[in-house]
Amino acid sequence: MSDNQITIGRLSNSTGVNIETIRYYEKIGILPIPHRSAGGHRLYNRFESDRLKFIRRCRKLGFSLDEVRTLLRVGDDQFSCDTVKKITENQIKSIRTRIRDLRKLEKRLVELADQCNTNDNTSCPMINALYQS
Amino acid sequence: MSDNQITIGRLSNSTGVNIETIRYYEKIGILPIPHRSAGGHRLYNRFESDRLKFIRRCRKLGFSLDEVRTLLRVGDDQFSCDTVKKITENQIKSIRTRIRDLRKLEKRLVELADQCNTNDNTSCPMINALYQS
DNA sequence: CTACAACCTGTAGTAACTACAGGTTCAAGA
DNA sequence: TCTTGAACCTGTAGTTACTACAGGTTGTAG
Repeated sequence: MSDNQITIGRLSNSTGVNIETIRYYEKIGILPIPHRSAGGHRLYNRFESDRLKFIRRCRKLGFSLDEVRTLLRVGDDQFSCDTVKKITENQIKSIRTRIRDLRKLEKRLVELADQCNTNDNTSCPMINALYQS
Repeated sequence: MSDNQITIGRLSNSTGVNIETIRYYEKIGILPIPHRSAGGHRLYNRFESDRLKFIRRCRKLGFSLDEVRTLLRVGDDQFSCDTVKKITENQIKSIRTRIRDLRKLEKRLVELADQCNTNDNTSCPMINALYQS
């Protein structure tokens, strides 16, 4: 209604974040408590919208909500830039580990799939391999 | 007590699977219901132990419990070898996608971390980048 | 026979949402 | 002004794959 105030539905549309997720973020205290209309509907302004987008970007980069919480405190100037760098470097490390692990998995699965010779025998060589390996 | 019957604790030790996890697998029907001692303690034999190890190997390869359930039905000769191959190939595909996504993340995070010049300014360039990107 | 380790059941918690049910408010058209 | 229905509200339960209790029972070694 008034300038720059949007409902949760519009916020959801403009950010691509589910309404339930927005309410969930508020509940766990990662999004600020918004103003309400006379009837009790949530009304958001630019600040909250930016924060929501920030959260989503972080989530897409693989940060946990707990890490996002810390990053937000940095944005609110409660922590130093150092903290951000540390969190990010940890994140990079864990991503590299995950990539390595996934590559190993891939290799093993390709090996296993190769043993599957697509016949309709009652015994499957891949299953047998898994039972023994 | 009798030959080859072991308690849940021993099964847990020999497989490295948590006692609670073993009971959980039974509850969701992925492990068969074991015999019980007179007093009601679970007693496992070789068959169940092998099945548990199989489940764990599959989990380590990134299969979901639902997929493991299907693989087990194959082991029990209810489905053909084809099914196994299909599940495995899907698994390989999804792993490759995950690897690609993680590589992108890694790249972006390294870029962001580079903007962090580790000074104690109140404004952090990485956070600013995240708020705008 | 007594300790006490190992087991039992059942419930609740974890992460990060999603999906209802059952009720209220808002806004546009008649 | 009234009505209708979309959009909103709260609160609870479900998802995946476990893990962690609490409070009680059984097994076994000394």
